[in-house]
Amino acid sequence: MPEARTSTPRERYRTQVRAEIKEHAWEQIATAGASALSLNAIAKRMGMSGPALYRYFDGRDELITELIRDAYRSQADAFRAAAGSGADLAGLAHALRAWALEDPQRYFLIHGTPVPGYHAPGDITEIAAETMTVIVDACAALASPGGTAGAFDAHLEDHRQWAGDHPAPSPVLHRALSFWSRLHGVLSLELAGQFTGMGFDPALLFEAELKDLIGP
Amino acid sequence: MPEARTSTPRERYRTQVRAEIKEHAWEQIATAGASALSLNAIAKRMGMSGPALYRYFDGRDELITELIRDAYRSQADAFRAAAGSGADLAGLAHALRAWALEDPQRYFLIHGTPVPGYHAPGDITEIAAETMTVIVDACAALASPGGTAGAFDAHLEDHRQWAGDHPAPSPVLHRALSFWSRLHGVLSLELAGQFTGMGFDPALLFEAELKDLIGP
DNA sequence: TGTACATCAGTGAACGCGCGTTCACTGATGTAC
DNA sequence: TGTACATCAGTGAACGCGCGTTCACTGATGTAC
Repeated sequence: MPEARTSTPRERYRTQVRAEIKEHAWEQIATAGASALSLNAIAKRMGMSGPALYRYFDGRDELITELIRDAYRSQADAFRAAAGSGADLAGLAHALRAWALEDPQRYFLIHGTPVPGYHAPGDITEIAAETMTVIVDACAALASPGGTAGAFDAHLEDHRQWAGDHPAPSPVLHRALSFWSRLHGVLSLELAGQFTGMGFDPALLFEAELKDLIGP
Repeated sequence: MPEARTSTPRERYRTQVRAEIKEHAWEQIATAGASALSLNAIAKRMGMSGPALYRYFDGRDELITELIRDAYRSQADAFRAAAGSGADLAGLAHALRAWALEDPQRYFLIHGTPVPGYHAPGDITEIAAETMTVIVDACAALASPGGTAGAFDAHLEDHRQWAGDHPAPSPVLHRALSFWSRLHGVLSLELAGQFTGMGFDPALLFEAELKDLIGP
């Protein structure tokens, strides 16, 4: 008898079913949006009765929170993986776009229309902050932006705690915020299909934004 | 007896009640998001029974579509008003931000997470296109961007129908798309409260993005 | 001006639906001796 | 290895709820003569 078994068969089964529930949840979100997510519908698709899911999640809210957590984790992993294999800012940007296109509704779940009144648990905020740190690091590795330091750079000098007291000078933090907000702008419009009727290739606009952002 | 009365008392009453219904709908959207919009809840708040609303709207879907239409119209009006009083690109940007801050959920209703499967009626798309034209016009009035014309400009040369065959050269169209996507990026993040925990002033980031966008 | 009729706003009851969630239960799986 | 017990996954019935929507109706407002 092994003394400290890390996982009993029952535990393994539990985590597997939990994962299966989440998968069906993502499917449902992709199909009808997050607001239409329903425990009963998931159960039905899995061939189970509704109440069975309560063995695995406290309720709908816990499931959604868990999905949000997973989405943030997945994004952070994508960034870390890119950065870990030596990607520069452009590499991070492409990793982000690839990750977003993988599942647009997952992107919107964490970066889209906020549900008024919802506040993410603290650990989720931490994961998001980690992601930001990867970006700041990549910005710091870049040649520091030339040009005149504007009013916002001075303002950021006094508001740098969000970057986890990163030692980078404030123009670097500025660039990180710009990076994120610009890519989010072009990406979220693409994912929302706002360019669909316009005819041009969104990938090229993304590339143009990226090029302009990284600079001369 | 006036021959062609443009509006009978009953018609006036009808349009007034319709407007009142919409107002309550916006309130509800601001409070709980668009997906939680409910005819019965609106009726209750107005002191009416649920079915009464069917005198004014065919159903929930028609009401939502109408709200979307109104949102687009309101945005177009804000842009036109700014352009009409001689605003340049920066003026348009500030008009956009002011309009968005007026009612963040209204902004998200038309620029936020799309509902999979929903397609706006044609007249709505037209209003959106009008808005884009105002932006392109303002971009055309600006000194044409220096620098090298990138791959995207060349691509746009072949995909300019979305701008209503605007005579502006493709770098101008490019700038219009950039304008919209950059401002949407920074604005949507601000409205979603993503900067709230970060401490800095989103208005200054918006200003910095705008300055960088309009150029040297 | 007064009466007869048509229009239309709004009601209340009712429909079926799907939701989240609880509860007492059955039956299978795993554990202890 | 076999038996007794505990654990736990899953079921089915039931709860109350709010939803969109329909329908036949009442009563007020406006119109025609």
